[in-house]
Amino acid sequence: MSTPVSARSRDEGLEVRSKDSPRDGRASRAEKIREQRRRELLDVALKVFAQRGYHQARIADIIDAAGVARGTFYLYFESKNAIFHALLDDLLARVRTSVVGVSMAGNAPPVNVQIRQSVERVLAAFVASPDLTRVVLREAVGLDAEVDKKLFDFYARLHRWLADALANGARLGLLRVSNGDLAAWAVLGTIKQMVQLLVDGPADSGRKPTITEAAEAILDYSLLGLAPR
Amino acid sequence: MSTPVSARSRDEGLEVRSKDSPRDGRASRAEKIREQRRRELLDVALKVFAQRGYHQARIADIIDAAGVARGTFYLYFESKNAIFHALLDDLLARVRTSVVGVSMAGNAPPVNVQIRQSVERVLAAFVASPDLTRVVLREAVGLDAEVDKKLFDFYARLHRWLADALANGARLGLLRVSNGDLAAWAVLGTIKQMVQLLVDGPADSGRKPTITEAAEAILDYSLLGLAPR
Amino acid sequence: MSTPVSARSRDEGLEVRSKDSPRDGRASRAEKIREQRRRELLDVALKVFAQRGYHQARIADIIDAAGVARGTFYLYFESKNAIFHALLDDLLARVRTSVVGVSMAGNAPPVNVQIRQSVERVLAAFVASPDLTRVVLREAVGLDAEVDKKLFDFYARLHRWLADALANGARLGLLRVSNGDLAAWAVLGTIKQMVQLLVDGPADSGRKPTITEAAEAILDYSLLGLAPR
Amino acid sequence: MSTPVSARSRDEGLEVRSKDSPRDGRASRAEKIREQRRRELLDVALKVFAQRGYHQARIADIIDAAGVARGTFYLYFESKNAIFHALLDDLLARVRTSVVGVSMAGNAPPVNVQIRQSVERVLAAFVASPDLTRVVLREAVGLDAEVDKKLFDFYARLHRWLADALANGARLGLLRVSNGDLAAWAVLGTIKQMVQLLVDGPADSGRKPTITEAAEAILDYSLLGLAPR
DNA sequence: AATGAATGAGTATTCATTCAT
DNA sequence: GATGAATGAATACTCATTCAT
Repeated sequence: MSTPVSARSRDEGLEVRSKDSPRDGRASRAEKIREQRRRELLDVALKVFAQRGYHQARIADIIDAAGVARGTFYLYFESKNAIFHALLDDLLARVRTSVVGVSMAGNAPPVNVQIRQSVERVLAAFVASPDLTRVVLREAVGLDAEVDKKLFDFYARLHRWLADALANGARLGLLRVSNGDLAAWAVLGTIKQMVQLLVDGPADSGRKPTITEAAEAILDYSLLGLAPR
Repeated sequence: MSTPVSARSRDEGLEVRSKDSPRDGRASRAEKIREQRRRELLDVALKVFAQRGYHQARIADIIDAAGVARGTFYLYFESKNAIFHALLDDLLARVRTSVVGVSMAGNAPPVNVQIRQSVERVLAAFVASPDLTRVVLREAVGLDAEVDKKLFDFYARLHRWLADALANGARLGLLRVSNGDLAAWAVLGTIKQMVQLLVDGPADSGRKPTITEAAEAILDYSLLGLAPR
Repeated sequence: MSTPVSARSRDEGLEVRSKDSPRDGRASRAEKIREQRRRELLDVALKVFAQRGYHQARIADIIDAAGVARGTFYLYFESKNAIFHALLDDLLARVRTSVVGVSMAGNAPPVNVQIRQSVERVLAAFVASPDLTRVVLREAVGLDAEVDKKLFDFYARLHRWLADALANGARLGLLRVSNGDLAAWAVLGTIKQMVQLLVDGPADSGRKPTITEAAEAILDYSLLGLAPR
Repeated sequence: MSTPVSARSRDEGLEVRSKDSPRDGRASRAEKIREQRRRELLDVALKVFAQRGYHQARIADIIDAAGVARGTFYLYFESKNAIFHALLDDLLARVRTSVVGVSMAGNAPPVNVQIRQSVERVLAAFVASPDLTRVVLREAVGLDAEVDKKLFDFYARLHRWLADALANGARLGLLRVSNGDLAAWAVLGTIKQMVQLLVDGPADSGRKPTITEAAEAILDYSLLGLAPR
């Protein structure tokens, strides 16, 4: 009555509450069921996208796997594209949430520990859903303009975060002053590569690193460099 | 490849010289023309892929822009997929060629200079065709299994090269001994990010670096790290 | 029809009074509410059909505009087609009612006056609901076999009425004897055109005639013809 | 090369002749074949539309009946709608051509004869393709805005022609001066009804009139009226 | 070699109708 | 009676590829 709405209305903005539908138990349960279905569809779609790729994936694959009727899919998502966007948003939001600044509070852990935790948190946010990460990394680039913009903004945000962290570190004398922007891109490149390693495994048949190892490698490489000290 | 042949035969291996076509002037000219057309189609296809993306690109776009008939396209390339592969192969081959080892010969430049030149050569190989690099970077991932394998092998090769270089450096006492494999991936991630920066520009509206700056950043970051020395 | 029943039962013929629903106030009120809703739906559907055309009109348009749930619609009408039929029946019934014969009673107005009134009544019956007339005229033809038959019968009836009137007129010496059937069709064509003019306005940007003018034109043209007398 | 073009290009305007394709026999024959196919498709589509109605007709019906592949249909017509438009245009053009003014030349037939011929020509233009006329009459109204406009303009044109003819007749003293516009609409209504009679037959099981009878009835009714003279 | 007309497999989306609550 | 989530049949259109000329 109030919440379950066609996928179409997702952009309609204000939801008007109908006069005789208080948020009673029935509505609330319906809402819960709706959310479950939505999740189920997202999960199934992720599997399908992971297996066949976005372009090869057919709506039929998704609804067959989910065991719902064709129309039901469109009750929850506007289009094939929309469900991909939902998946993408899920991942990006999760990663964004995992990105936090360094606290200078007295009771905060030492800076270097905070940094390590921060990096681990970001990696973990990706690795928590390896399939999703793989799909987003493989299928999202160049899919459509909107997806491009989301990724662009997402990376720009990460870059900003890194550049700020570098600038702060330099101010505190913890880091060498370098071309901060380029260095931030370099760090980002390292992180992206480690994420790929974590979800895909290495190209050669080597061992897939753990999150801790990957974070360690990032910090070791970024901070100390490869030259002997 | 001498006599103009259908695209079908590209995998036929040995080219048998037809008995009544001596490598005379006529045949040679035909061959030249054929090669020109092929290039023309590749160039045009690159533009189309760059503009519309692989999936949005239609054969009609390519032949219209090239001014040839539909059937002619298939005389030169087996399929839409095949012309993409040709483009991909072009880029990968060019980059592969640019990757050379460090020479220990007495008359060779100092090692650090050689390394810098090597990195610059690789970046230059990508940047020489920014459109092609962009297309391959954006469209190739997840396109089909064969493309995936090519990229996988390509990156594995680069990784191997870097890992070997790192191992050599360590042996010579020029580099810290670290987890060589992971470190090589880290360097590769940095390089990939710099290539993207070079062909796409930075996410924020900053300045696009030059090849020299990018190479400088890679080496500075990789060798010295961000921590003060 | 007393107790509110599903749309399904509209053809069930005899309505059996359920044993425990005496025609008490409650039932009667329910009936009234039901009738109101039905009208509301008809009115809304008319607007929707007028605006978007039958084929473009979606049930969603109707229930949204009416503010009822999907299922409710089907409580009142069997199908989208059925509500159109109801609308069509409304108009045809109203027009049929407006068609009356000429009275020969002594106290009746003169025949020519009666005829004029008759024509005006028919025109008025259409013009009373210009939207409905427009919808029926535009959408009904070729919609389905049943609609076709209704229109066919309706026009056949009008034609019969006109043919009889012509025959009577001829018998009374009031009219020239002509090919009565064809002449009746001719009159009918004139009337239909005037109805269209009355609800749609003329093709050129001329003035829309009044009912009186239209009736006048029909009679003048039909009776006197265009040749000088 | 020059003429056979995708349906898409029908509005591209100027056809540029490719440098090495003189209008030789091959091109000319291809053009002829193309025209034949187009006609075949039009004929088949007409049958399908006549049998099932526009909305019930599926592209599959047309291509099955025509024995061509799906894609071939779209080589000749942009869409289902487009082929209907082509059919509509055919009929309207034919009828428009049949409408000619009255000649005042000395050697011209008497005016009344010319008028009768004119009316007969119009009727004949419709009746020459009863199926097409039926389809256009039944399916075109309210189909889409463009169709509406075409019909609107078509009837406006016919009305103008009639109104002019009436005005001329009045000036020459051949006709009563009346409300010319309304009278022209009345005549048009009569003609439309007769056309319907000619292609559909009368509602009652009477005899379908011949063109001559229909034209006779129109003139008799329009000129002399039904009142005794 | 070149052409371009013909082919037909492939699929996302709509919306009238149903029925469990 | 009322609701609205679920259903699934139905179909126009695209475009890579083929092949007769």
